[in-house]
Amino acid sequence: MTTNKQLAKSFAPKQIETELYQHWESKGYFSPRAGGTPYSIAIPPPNITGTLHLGHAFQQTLMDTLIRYKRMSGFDTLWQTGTDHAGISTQMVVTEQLKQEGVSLHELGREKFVERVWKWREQSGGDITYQMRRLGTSVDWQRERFTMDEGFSTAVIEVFVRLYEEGLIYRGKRLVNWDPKFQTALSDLEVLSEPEQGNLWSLQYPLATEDSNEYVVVATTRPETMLGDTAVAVHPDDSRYKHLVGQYVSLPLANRKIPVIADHHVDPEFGTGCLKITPAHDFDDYEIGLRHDLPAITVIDFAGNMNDNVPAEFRGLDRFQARDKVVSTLKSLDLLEGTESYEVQIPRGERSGVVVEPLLTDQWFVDIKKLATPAIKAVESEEVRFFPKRWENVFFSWMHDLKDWCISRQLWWGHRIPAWYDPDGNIYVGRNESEVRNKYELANDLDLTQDPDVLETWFSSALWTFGTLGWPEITDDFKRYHPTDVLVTGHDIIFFWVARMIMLTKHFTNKVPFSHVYITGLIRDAEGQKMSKTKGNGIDPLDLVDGISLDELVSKRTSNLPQASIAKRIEKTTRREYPKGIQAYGTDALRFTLCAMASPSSSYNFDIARVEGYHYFCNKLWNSLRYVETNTQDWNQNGEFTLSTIDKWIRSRLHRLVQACHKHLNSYRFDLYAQALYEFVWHEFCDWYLELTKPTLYSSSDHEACLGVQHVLLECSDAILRLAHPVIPYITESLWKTVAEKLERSVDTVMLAEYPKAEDFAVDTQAEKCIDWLKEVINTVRSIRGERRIPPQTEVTVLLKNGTEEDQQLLDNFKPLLCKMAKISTIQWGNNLDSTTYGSTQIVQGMELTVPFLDNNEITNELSRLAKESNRVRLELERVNGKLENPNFIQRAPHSVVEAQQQKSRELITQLTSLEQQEQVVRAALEEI
RNA sequence: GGGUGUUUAGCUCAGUUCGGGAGAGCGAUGGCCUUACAAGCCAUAGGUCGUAGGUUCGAUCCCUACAACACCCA
Repeated sequence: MTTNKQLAKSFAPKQIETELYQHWESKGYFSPRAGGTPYSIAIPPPNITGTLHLGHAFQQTLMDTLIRYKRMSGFDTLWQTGTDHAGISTQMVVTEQLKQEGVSLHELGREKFVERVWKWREQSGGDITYQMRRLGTSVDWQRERFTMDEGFSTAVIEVFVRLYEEGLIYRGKRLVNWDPKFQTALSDLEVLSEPEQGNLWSLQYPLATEDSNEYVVVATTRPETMLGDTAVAVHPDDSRYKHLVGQYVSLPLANRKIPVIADHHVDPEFGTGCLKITPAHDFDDYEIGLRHDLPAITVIDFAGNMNDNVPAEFRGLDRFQARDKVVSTLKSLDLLEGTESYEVQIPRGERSGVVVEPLLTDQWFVDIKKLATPAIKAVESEEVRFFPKRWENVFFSWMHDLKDWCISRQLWWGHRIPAWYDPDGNIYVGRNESEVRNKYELANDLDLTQDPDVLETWFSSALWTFGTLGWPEITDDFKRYHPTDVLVTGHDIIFFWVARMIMLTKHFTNKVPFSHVYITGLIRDAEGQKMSKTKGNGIDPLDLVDGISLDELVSKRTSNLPQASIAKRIEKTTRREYPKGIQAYGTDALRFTLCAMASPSSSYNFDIARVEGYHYFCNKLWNSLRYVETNTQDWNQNGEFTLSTIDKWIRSRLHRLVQACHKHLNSYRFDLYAQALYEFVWHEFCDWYLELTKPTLYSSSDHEACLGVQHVLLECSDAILRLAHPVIPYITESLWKTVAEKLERSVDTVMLAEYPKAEDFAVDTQAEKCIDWLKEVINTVRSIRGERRIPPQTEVTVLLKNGTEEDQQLLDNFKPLLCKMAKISTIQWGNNLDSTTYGSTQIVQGMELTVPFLDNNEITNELSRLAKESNRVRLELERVNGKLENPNFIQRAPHSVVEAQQQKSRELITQLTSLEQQEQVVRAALEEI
């Protein structure tokens, strides 16, 4: 005998969440469990310097929903978790910390610095995992990996060495995005271009021909780079300049002669149609330079200062000072033709915020084109499928226009490039120094120094799905869980991550990394703005879970801003948008919201009112279980029972719900899954079934019927909780315990209970028809009551005319329910009912349903209602008849459609006739008064 | 400049391989503390489905053009 723990009056998420999660984790429920078909997901590893934002919570909720669903469906599930070492961000954070302590990077030295980063990681790595635990993510913590871990690093080095041996990695001097603050190359992803206000200067370059006063005018937004110009280009078909091609101009300030060349890249419409070419400091110019074999003169150094290739007076100036000086000098020489204000796309380092400089440097590259073909094929053949499918196009468009991939970074934190140089600069690549010496048969006393650079973070994360499973060893885990089943991520990293994963995984394992890619949309704020730290409109998912006061929210959003000036604006909008701060809605409400948002759309505006709504939904669910709990106290598992029509009905509806859940989860329609649950729980189970059980449970003497209801109540509750568990794990777990106890379930947790199958619940179309009838009759009475403002406590009489035998049977069957649900005192049945009884009449299921007037005032109101109603019906009838009178429609439309319209027409005619009759009757009544 | 997506009720969004005249939640309004739930119950109102054409018996849905917004690439 168990003591009866009564459920609390309302749902209090905070109390249950932490406790339940700890229980699950300590019991090892998140780990794979040997049996069953493998199903695996590798989490996109969050960056260790960050905290999870709403987008992470979104993706993780969807992954968790899938994993929990599959786990309950008997799959052997592995959700691989871990974090990414995030080279540049981490180095930045730790460098900043050291700076606060007054220690410079170079004083400390590389080795000590790396030690320091590891130490920092140990301390701060917990933020993300804490957030994940609060969100209920059922990842296998025992297998948590970090991209810098020894095992994973082995995979990274292995991949580098093999690619090098295959000739797919090379070292070369190329133009790359250079961050002058961190002094490293950056990937395209780490560079953000935003329009900024700048100037477009027009410069005169005199022709170098003697005795000529002719000059060309070039337009530029970056005049300081003119010191590195090596040509002026015009369009080959541009008649204005044809005669100049092949001649030379004299480059002012630098006093060099540079050629005028013709290239199709030049847009004759832009500016004067003359383009200055600086191959060493512009990507387009670099390409042009290669085509025309131009020299590339670097004039800016790693720190962003002018170097020794420029005239003495410019040397050592920073880029922007040099710009001013170039402009003023040219002006004084009368070579500045004009200055106009101009909006320019300025590329800035994502982390540093400084303007990125294209620079020629020695870097390591992957010859990526050779890896692309199998990856493209994998998607074409649907070995990898995108959901929604349209994202394939984004993938293809990038894959068909690939540039070699710069993988080296001038940082200390990251996987160090396994390449060594001898004093002559020869390169030796191998897994470690001794392997290099053996492999290349180098003398033991030959001095070797390792390349100081590290690999970019995307290079290592591209190996995530197989590197975490023990590769390069072919482990049992690798064989069992790879390829993974689905990758859930945002569309912003299709190029940078998804595509590279497919390429490298395919190359090294001959398998794809995942069969499906589910691309989520982007969550924006309520106004449709992208959430970002600088806009101060981001939301910490835990603030929605635990709540936060307005003041705390403001201070959270306005601290650590790059520009203090925007703080005021952020404070203002925050105070307007969240006047009371954010309430504690609990994890389940947040998760349900995120799930319900996940339609195939590419962006969603976050509306906190939805979280509140789904929080109420959780409470509704909670209370429905309280009802079930209190009304099944005396339930006896072994008693004989009978099922009524309502019991059969809800089981039939449940059948359809189970079907829908499976369908939607398997097609990644999380929104429809959430909607189906919501609709069923609230509007079928609570609104109808629970209400319909009350007469039986409260006042029936039919013991077997009572037992039947109790049986179905428990059965439905059990099924609902299991169906909803993947999305709202906490509330379902705590409620399920009370149900499971009664049902004497052998498993300890709903997470490991079997996911319902549709065939567990019989479809009963007859019962569905009956309950539809019942609901319609009730709704009709309620509607009449509502319109006539009849107070809920007032019971009414109902007259039913023109019913069939079937209707009569249904009425006999459901009379008590009908009376209870619609507050009816008596129901009169028959076709010979007193026709002088005045009341409002509506047609329901072919019957005439009348609620007599309670007093004379109602009659006038009724007359106007009838007029309105018959007008509406008349209009609709006209529409339908218009269709039916069209011979083309009768001839060409499918029979079923024509029949449906004919049926509709008949119904409308009946309705209209009845309405007109009523109008007469009511009019007569009015005269009698 | 090229590409993709979006435009449906006051707000946030659905609208399901094939076209048969539109739904939900929130909000609003009116009435109710009815013994699971006022975080609730009952009812009501609201839309020229961005604009203009075309295909069709019939278009929110298919086609074309345009507009606004968003994102990606250059």
